Amino acid sequence: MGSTLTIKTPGDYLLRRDLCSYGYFLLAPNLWNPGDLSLTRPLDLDGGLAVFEISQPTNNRGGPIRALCDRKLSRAEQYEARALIVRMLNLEDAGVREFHKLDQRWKRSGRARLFRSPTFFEDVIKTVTSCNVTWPSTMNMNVRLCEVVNPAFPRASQLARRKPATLRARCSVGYRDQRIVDIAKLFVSGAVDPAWFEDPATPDEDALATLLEMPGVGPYAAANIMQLLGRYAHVALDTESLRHARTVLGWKGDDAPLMKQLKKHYERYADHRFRSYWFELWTDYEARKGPAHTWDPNTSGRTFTAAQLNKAKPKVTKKRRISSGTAR
DNA sequence: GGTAGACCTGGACGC
DNA sequence: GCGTCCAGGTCTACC
Repeated sequence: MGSTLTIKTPGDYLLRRDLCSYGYFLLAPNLWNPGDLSLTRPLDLDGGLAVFEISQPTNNRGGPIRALCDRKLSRAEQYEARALIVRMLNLEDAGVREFHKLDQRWKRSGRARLFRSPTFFEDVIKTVTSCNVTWPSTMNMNVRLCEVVNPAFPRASQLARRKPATLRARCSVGYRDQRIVDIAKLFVSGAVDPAWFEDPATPDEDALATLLEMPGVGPYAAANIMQLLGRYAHVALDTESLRHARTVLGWKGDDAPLMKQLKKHYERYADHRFRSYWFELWTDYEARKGPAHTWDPNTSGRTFTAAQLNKAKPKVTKKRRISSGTAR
């Protein structure tokens, strides 16, 4: 019989809303089960692989999280697993109230928290696999990294000793092969220190500048990793942002001026601008595909391609002029 | 500082 | 079923 962890949540926390808030919940080794509103997720603990089923049995805001494990955990492993799950679910997000004060559009729904990975390293690699590629390919890369290297997601030490050609051939990561290995080596050598990035005392600008020095990390990827660190003052602008500007905000013009306009547009949300931007996109996705907690990772969760999204544009009304994008 | 082209994969589309 | 086109962000070379 396995161990069961019970994790207290903040009074506003709602698993089906707050876990299904960012596309990474659809990426391996996460497996969202829309039927019973639970997440199956293997974790790489000190004592070995452990598979968890994470749910919120009360299905109400503020209800405790239950994490059923497929094996008995030592006390140290329980502590370790708890910390990883808290990070994934963003349970320690201290900015929710401030965000709702700044952007009251999301106060009623309670949207504020963004799902992320149990480790900073996984967030970085997932971001690299999402660059210059369509969403289904990102999904495939993550599935294969887990199949080939580690079912609970590759550790930095594992990727650092892989040959780039192996990752390319077996994980379909393409030209990202060398970059992924190089990033992993930076983590292993200590040149990249996750604790430094996670430390709130580290200035945003320092964190951003250091991210931009990583191979394969440009302006979009760096801004995205920043939000995964809980630093929401930068908007990760990409082609989805342009589509959002044109189809939802109703703007016109060439790419470059639209990008500048977007950047300026979200300045009003100050330290929470990514959240405001993202929930506009996410609301649009849900208008197209239904609530995110109903998405199946094998069917509807794979359909976030530009071609698909351009097919069925939601009506732009004066009242509700928000959103579009890929499921990142 | 700005721009063009290469880098890969897989979905969409035309035949 | 096959071939071709295209989307996607980063990096490098060049002006």
